[in-house]
Amino acid sequence: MARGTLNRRVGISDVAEKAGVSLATVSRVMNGNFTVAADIAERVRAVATELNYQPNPTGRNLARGKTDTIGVVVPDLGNPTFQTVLRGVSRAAAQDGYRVLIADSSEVSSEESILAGEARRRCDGVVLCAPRMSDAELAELAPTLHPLVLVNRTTADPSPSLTVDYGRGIQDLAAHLVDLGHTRLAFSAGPANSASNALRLAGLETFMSAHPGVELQILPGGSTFEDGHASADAVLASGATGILAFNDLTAMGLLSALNERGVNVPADVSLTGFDDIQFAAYTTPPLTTAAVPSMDVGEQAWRQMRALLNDTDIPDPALVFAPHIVVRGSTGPAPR
Amino acid sequence: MARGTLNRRVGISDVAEKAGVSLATVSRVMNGNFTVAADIAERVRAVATELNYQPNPTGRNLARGKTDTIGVVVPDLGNPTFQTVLRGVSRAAAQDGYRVLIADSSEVSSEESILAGEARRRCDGVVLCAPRMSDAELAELAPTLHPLVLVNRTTADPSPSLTVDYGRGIQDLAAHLVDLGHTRLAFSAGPANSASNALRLAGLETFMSAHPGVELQILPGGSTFEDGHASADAVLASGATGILAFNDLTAMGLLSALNERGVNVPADVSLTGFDDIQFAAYTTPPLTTAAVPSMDVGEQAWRQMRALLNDTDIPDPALVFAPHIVVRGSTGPAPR
DNA sequence: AAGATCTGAGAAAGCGTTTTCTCAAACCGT
DNA sequence: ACGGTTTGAGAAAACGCTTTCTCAGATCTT
Repeated sequence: MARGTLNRRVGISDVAEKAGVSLATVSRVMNGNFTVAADIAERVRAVATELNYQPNPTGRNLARGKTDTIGVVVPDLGNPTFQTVLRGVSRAAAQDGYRVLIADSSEVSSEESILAGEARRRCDGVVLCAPRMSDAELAELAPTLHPLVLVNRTTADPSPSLTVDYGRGIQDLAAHLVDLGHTRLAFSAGPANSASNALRLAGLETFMSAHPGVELQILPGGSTFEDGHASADAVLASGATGILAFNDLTAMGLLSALNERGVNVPADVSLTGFDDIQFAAYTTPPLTTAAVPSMDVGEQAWRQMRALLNDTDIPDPALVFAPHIVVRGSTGPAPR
Repeated sequence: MARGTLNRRVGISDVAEKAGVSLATVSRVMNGNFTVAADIAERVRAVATELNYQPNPTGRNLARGKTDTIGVVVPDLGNPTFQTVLRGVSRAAAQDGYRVLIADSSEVSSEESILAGEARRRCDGVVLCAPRMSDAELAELAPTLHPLVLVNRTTADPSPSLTVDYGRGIQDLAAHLVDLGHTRLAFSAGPANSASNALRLAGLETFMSAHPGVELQILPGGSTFEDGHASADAVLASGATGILAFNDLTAMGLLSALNERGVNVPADVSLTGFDDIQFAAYTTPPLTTAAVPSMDVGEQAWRQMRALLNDTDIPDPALVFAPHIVVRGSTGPAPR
């Protein structure tokens, strides 16, 4: 009884009836259409608030052919970088009355396409962060996802993209180490299929050709704290004194492993991270890293998406963000 | 031209027409309704894949009166704890084919009600994390949000809730410090309007009445890294040797400020955090803290929500998670 | 003051599905 | 072979809005 009585949400027709107008008029009033006489509009509004009428979004969505929602697909909600991007997108989108549907592919890249497609169908557009997806798959997927904004990826598809110049960043970090006198460097690499890792490797390659006196070893690594921790022995075995970690997470893992082994950072070896996640400033020693403005990336991703949705001109369809290095305590002069 | 030609997505009627059947039959096939003859079903399926037909979710949502989406409202997407809860919810929900819409109230608690209501309208249910909302507001809001699952809050509303026994956790931490010989404790408190802070305070109160010989000062604090950092002077001025920080973030901020001041942790003062966020294990010294299984909280929140949605029995409508303390290097014997 | 132009609001046609009705054809028992 | 069940699929009615179409009445024209 209680159930049947309370329920059945108040709909537009209830308002129309009670206000003595047609559905169309209620709709017009609710949508701020000014072709309704002021007094009628007022009456409708009064009834609407009295009945606490809230338009059913699903109905609206269907009628308007849009959902005021965008999908954000991330490889891992546990990754601080994507968390920050997501946060940036979410806040910026919220400013414009849009909501965000998240799709966490759990690093299972085979899921990414499916998730992205599903998100696209449910939403007005998709912001895609798919660092592990192959170029081929991305090329095939992208055209089916419009409106689409790519984060840290580019492809032949004309969708706007936001990218970080990882190559530049890693070079700056390497230069910083070399400036400190390090001549034996090691890069604890990221996952093999990571697009941003490829960018770093390319950057290092150009760096090395410009610095013949410097030696660089590429060591297998990963992207997580644990990967960094596990790479400690290989890093030490390399004999390098300047260590470039794939990102802050691996740098932190490595740092902790080095601490455990009694290796002093930065006295014995210097260590750099990448991303400048929130916690990088609070390790001991604090991490020298290349700061990626992930929040901005997220925010701009929304800007681009908004332009796409309104089909306004996209000022710059390929925004690239330059990381800037922040020097903290984890790097110091090379030991003699 | 190109535009007009490509677009207009393939709908159920295209499939119906091409397969020579009615819309209803296509719908039945797509939904696995077995009242369709095998050969027809096969033909429909073939046409569907040929045309790459994917049902429009908005249409389905309207017809079915559900969206297969739940909303998660969090106070701040930048907060590691909520990130983890969100992740837990998202993954668990994804397993069951549900998606997650996020609503970040940006710590503006006046927005929370509105966001939550909006999320509820767009989704089939809401998981609400609203640590700062007043009890009164929550009591008023909760009944309008069903199906609702509350995280770290309870109210008269019969919605299931997942709570963490912060009172127990802080007592365990305090006991740990006392066991180490600390008799002068300080609690760097959380935000005044934080529900979980109140729980901690209550826990401390019962702890104190059971430990007459121990002295405890309550210091104003906050919930962020910066708050912790800023509280350093007050903490030192208190003369306490055992410091209970509101959470890991403030503990980390405090730790870093203590380092800056040359105060040795744990030789000079012992410090505890709360939550056991991912990074707590990697500070120097690593943080002694009370581990909150946030991922589980998220996962169980989904379980409860699922039960609500299927209106299955809710085994236990008020799950309380006991934090377990993990002792690391930030706590040690009281200095003599 | 008669025709032309505006205005404002109702009627009705979508939006893309699902699901209830309906009903012909196939099947059953006797 | 004939009424009584099943079965299977189409027609049509939701679902809750927005928006186009329409058209009566009010407002201008000259």
